[in-house]
Amino acid sequence: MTGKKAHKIAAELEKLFPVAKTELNFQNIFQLLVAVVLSAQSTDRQVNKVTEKLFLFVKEPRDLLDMGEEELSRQIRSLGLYRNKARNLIKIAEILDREYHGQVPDSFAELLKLPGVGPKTAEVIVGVGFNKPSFPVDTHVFRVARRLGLSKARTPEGVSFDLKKIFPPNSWIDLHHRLIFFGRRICKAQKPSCNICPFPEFCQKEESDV
DNA sequence: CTCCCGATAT
DNA sequence: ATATCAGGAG
Repeated sequence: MTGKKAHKIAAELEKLFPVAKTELNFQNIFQLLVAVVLSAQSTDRQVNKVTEKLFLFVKEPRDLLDMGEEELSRQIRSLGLYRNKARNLIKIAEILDREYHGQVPDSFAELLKLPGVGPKTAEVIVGVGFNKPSFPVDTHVFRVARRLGLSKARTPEGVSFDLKKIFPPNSWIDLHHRLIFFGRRICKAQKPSCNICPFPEFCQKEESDV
């Protein structure tokens, strides 16, 4: 029961971005969790630059505890918000080590309890890490979904709810990645490339960018 | 709502 | 100089 508009958006995005996967580098789900926490208000490229070195030593929660908050804080300083991120990641490592046998939980509710893990990060772990239906809404998805008139919700959670109603669950995570690519390369926050946009007829930019 | 915060683009 | 970047907590 996918609508005509939704179908066109999904089809065009698939043509534009055939490969729908995260650009964050990681070797296991714990590293994915670390990378996503680090990615707040930073770019994937900056995060990968940091984790290239960090993940040589950090493969599981214990490794982060061995490293300590101060050294972690130094290694991630270039990302910004580094004090909060370091403190939260150490707490996460303690909780996972003590209460989850060092494993990352696969449920949205359990993930949400972790410090520094909100709705967007929890959805990414569930969807990308555990391959379960989820529709994370970050700054790009939020902006693009509203500009395309797919949602008028005022919060990322509201936009996620609307997108889940519009698209079938088996398409959510790929669409999530493609909407991010579309937001980064074409429907940018500043100076969007409207000349190459496949969806001019759907654009709600003036109405949505309040 | 403000704060956290460095790197990059405009 | 200002806006933005795979947000979340108080």
